[in-house]
Amino acid sequence: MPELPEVETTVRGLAAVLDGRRILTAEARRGDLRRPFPQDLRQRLTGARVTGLARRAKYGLIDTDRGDTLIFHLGMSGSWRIDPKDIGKHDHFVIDTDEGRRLVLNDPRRFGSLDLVRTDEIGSYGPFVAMGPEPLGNEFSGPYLKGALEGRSAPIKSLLLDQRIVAGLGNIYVCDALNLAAIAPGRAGGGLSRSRLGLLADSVKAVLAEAIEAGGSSLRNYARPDGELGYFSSKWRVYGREGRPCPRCGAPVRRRVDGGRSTFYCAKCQG
DNA sequence: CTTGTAACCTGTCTGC
DNA sequence: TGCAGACAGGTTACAA
Repeated sequence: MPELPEVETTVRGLAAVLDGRRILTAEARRGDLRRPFPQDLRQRLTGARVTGLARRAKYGLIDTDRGDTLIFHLGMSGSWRIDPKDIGKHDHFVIDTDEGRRLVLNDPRRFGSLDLVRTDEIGSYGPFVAMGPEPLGNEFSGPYLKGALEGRSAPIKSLLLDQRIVAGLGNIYVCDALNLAAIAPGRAGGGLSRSRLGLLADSVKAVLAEAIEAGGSSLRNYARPDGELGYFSSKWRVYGREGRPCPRCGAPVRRRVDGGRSTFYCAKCQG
């Protein structure tokens, strides 16, 4: 379930094993995921030392001492595993380190991606070009949202999912943030008041921070016992909780499908 | 430009 | 037990 908190937890887990290590081998077990892998992936990674890891929106970034950055996206079903017992058919990329640790990228649905770009050209990496601010950063705020949503008639839910407006939110945390802020998912973004948008920005930050905290505190080295990174049990407010009580008012949580995507909300306090 | 829909691909779960 | 159908966290191309 990779949204921003899951990617953050994954990156921290990878860092524990990879940061400062030399890559002995980097093997792609197929030629592509959503996009083709770089053809010189193995050559550019073999023997390189990892100098740092970071996250941008839902992308993980792995810098090397050769001036390259390996950029991964987990799509809908991707995950990294540490030292798995064996390699399965959905294990697409394998890194072995100089400490004898093995990292494996698994992605059954193959909606993920793996790219390698020059670190000093990271800003021109396609997906990053038009990307909006980080939701946990200072730039993302009520006033920012007011400006970004000016004149927009689309539902606030779909605007929050637009990575050009704010980068890193997905279906789960958008549903939860709208519930915490008591805003109806279908409200036109441009029609929300300054104070509502301030509350919304704070709510987005709160649900993300809480999920990252849950990911960090519930897992040793951010990995499950089987070595899978980034997947943890977080207590979602409304997502996946149809029929259960709304945490604000106790009314049953409802599910609605728009555009083939589930929206969970409380009809009473998000009316 | 904005908005909404379909498609990408595989696995899992539910109900008959 | 088998099988059809619904559903899944993201992104992007395309139509209107």
